[in-house]
Amino acid sequence: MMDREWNDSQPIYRQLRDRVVAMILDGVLKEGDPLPSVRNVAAEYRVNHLTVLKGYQQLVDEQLVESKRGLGMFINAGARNLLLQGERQKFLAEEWPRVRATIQRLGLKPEELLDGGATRRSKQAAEEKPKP
Amino acid sequence: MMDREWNDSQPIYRQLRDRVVAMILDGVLKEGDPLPSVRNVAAEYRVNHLTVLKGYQQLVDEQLVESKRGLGMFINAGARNLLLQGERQKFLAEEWPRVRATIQRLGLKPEELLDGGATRRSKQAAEEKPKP
DNA sequence: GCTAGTGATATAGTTAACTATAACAGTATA
DNA sequence: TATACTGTTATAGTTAACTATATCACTAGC
Repeated sequence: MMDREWNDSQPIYRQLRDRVVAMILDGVLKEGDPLPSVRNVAAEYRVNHLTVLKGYQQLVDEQLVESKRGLGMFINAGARNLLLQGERQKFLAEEWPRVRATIQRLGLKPEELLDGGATRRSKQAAEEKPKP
Repeated sequence: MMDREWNDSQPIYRQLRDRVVAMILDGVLKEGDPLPSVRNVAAEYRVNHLTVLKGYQQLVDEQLVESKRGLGMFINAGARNLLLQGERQKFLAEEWPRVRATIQRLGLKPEELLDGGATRRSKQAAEEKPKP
């Protein structure tokens, strides 16, 4: 229904892939479950079905999902554990270092961000002393 | 020298913009300083100079940088404070919620993320219980 | 067999990102 | 003036992402 679904910082098909990954990790989609049909998703988010298919094919390539023509696409056995390993490694190696650097650069306190609510207002002044 | 400089998750010109922003925040580039010339950067990273220019133009549009034809591009007064405000807001509103959700989803512990190097090996078992 | 639901493939067009190459325009300095 | 730096504009081509439309292929249920 909403169309502010998409982030301009990443292609839609990858965001679709990430959305399904999140659902698997959150236990919303369990092993053996069918994932929302290509055509349904395409209609719901008003996106071309080829774009959805492309996102889903990524999951097939990652062995997370199996496609059964005429039936649908289904979560593979072991998908969640596979993800917990792979995504952790990817996150720690590729994303977190960058994010962590940004946090330090902005003078934000990691502890504040990690504990409690993410919405807490940072009342820090915007005046900081440069590094050297 | 290295050509593994670029992340496929974001266009080069935006990564170039972010790189300069980081240098300003880190105090490597101070107000009044010239930033590395379009052509130099293009040559060093083996990228088209138009791509570099596009990244730099973003900074001009953000009032962070001023262009002087024949001389170079220079960091504006107040650039750093402007950034500390704007980038904090952007980060907290757009990036952090997504990252935070990922962290929880992967069952990563704040201590793991904060201590020492981000490269520490996560020895957690890949077995977790789903949400519901 | 028919219908309605699945995924898959084919064709073609638009746009944004990036590229190569060339030329233009301003400034500093020898 | 000549040279060597700056940024800027113009032209044109490639690729990836996304789109629209249509068609094929398979499965389940009536």
